[in-house]
Amino acid sequence: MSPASTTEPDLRIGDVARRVGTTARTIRYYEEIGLLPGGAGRPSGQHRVYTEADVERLQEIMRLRDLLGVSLDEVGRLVEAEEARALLRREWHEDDPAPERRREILAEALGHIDAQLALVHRRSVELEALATELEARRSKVRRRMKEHGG
Amino acid sequence: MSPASTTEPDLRIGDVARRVGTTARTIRYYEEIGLLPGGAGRPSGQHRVYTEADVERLQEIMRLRDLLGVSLDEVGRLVEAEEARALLRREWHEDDPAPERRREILAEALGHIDAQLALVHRRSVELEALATELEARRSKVRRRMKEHGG
DNA sequence: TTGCTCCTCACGTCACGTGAGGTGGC
DNA sequence: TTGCTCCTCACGTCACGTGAGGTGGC
Repeated sequence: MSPASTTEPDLRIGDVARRVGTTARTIRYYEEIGLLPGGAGRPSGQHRVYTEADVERLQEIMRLRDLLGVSLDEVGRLVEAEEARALLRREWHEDDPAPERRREILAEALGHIDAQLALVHRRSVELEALATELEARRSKVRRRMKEHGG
Repeated sequence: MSPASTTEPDLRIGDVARRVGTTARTIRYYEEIGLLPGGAGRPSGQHRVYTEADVERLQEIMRLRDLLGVSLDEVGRLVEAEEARALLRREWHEDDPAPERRREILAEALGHIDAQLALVHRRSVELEALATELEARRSKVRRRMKEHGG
């Protein structure tokens, strides 16, 4: 609620891990394989520092990993596509591109989003089917409990 | 549609793998860790044979693995709980258990089902949230495409 | 100064992938 | 008899877990 202060406090790896529900080891591993920035300028042995933006990126990575069930390599491609879209938005606003280029940008963005949505919808349908089955079984058991004086 | 013939044709590991969308290696691995029966009576080097029941069990294993995102150890516990329920159903019908025992059986079954449903519902909510976000982004892009003569 | 968290190897584990080399059924 | 699928090691890989031993900031 307070206005953003001029300097954000830096976070340490343990803080980040606790906040997103993972381990320091996982964060270091994601840095190692290039999923997280990793601060190229950090001397070996020095402590890692993170910002709120890093926390959000990590949360997005973990969400895609858990919900879509894809490899970290694929997750990397998905978040890179996200950042490509962000870059394109900037190009859109700052460079005032030609109409043809505008259509290109939009078509590419739409392609990325549709591909992700296809993944999400397929899983969603499967999950709902499983939920329906389980609920039917539960109803059956409950009916029996009433019959037999639960 | 034809009546079940007296002898079902046995399936080989490649047939099973193709039908459920996995590999022979995975099936052998599941046998190794005890997720699939494995035919204790099979001499080493002999071909493995499977039935339709095995195909269904494997499909259920893969469904739980993919949709719930749990370890194979946990998947094993879930399918064992399923089989325990099947056994209890038999006890129910054949042994005509005492009312107290009946309540025990039902309470245990309900616990297992509720635990699975909790997992399924949490994932379902998260997936829906992701779907909603993606759909909002898609709408935004589509609106722009119309504005700029897509 | 004392804990606590952080650091870097480095080996272990889970869930398979991937050949190497060989045997058995349409 | 010729392919094709199957078999058993066994090493490789991905995504981390888990100490071992040491250094740095409230």
